[in-house]
Amino acid sequence: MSIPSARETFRKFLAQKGLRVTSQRLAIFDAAFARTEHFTAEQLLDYARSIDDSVSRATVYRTLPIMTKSALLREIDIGSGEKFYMPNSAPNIQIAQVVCIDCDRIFEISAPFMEWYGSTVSSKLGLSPVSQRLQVSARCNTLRDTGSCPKRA
Amino acid sequence: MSIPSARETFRKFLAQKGLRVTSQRLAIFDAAFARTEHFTAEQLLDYARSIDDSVSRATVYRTLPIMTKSALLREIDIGSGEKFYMPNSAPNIQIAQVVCIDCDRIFEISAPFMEWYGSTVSSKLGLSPVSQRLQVSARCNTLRDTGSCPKRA
DNA sequence: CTGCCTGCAAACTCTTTGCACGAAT
DNA sequence: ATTCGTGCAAAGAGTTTGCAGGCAG
Repeated sequence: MSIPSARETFRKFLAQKGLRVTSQRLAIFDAAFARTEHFTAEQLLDYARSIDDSVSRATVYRTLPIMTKSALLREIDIGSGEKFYMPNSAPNIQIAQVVCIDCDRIFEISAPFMEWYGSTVSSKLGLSPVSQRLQVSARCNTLRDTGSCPKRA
Repeated sequence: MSIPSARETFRKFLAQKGLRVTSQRLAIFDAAFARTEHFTAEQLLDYARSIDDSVSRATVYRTLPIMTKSALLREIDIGSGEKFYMPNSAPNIQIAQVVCIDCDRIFEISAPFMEWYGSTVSSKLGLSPVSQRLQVSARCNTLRDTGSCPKRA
């Protein structure tokens, strides 16, 4: 979960798939794993360039699917046009996303019941669940009551 | 729930909002409500043009938000770039989407517990849920076992 | 050396928007 | 008569891709 060992996971994943370990891929990886908040592809490009300024937008977009498929990154689509990403420290946990309409923040919260739900729903259709996500849009109670949002920066 | 009464709902909604009843809006409405499967904006344009060939893409895109806000249409975003729509026969029911990775179909299934889940998850963050969706990606059991998908056309 | 990876820029997809005309109220 | 709604085409945002050269294995 520390950066070195996750990076090692990434190297192994690349080797295993017959993919090459390049300085750009490593820079993108390091940039992503230095983040604690959600980020977009464009932001990741900025971060990665501050490590290795030869990184291009195309390579970021080509590397993102590699990282999401290896479960190193979690992809979050809140239907706003652009996708968000997040280092995946615990790949097996079921997580729900709560998007605050007031401050546009994305909160993630463990939702262990979701797995059962997905299985139940799928089996009624003769399907086996691969992944599931619960996405909630919500408003800030504090903002409603006091007129200001404590979560807002 | 038959087409005439839903259409009446649409007329009333337009009148109520001070929006004009135009032949294009009615054509788009009729086209949408003649469908039993999910459709995209582009498909809706085709359908609507077969009723009134003066309908433009722009008007479809301008009418869709009107219909989704009036709860006549349900919008479904499975993160595939384009959004899907569906006539909303029972606006108050909580529905989960199950997307089959094998045949790309979208199944919808009643998920009455979802509302409680959304509330539970939100309240932990001091938020009030506005809407929630549960989306499951799944694979077809029959395809896995027999090599062909019965749901596929 | 081989061929996967790269940056660049153009292309692509879906959706939104500015404009002047036309139709609903 | 107003003014909202329309079609057209261009613009926009985010992402993908073709190409020629570069670097990992």
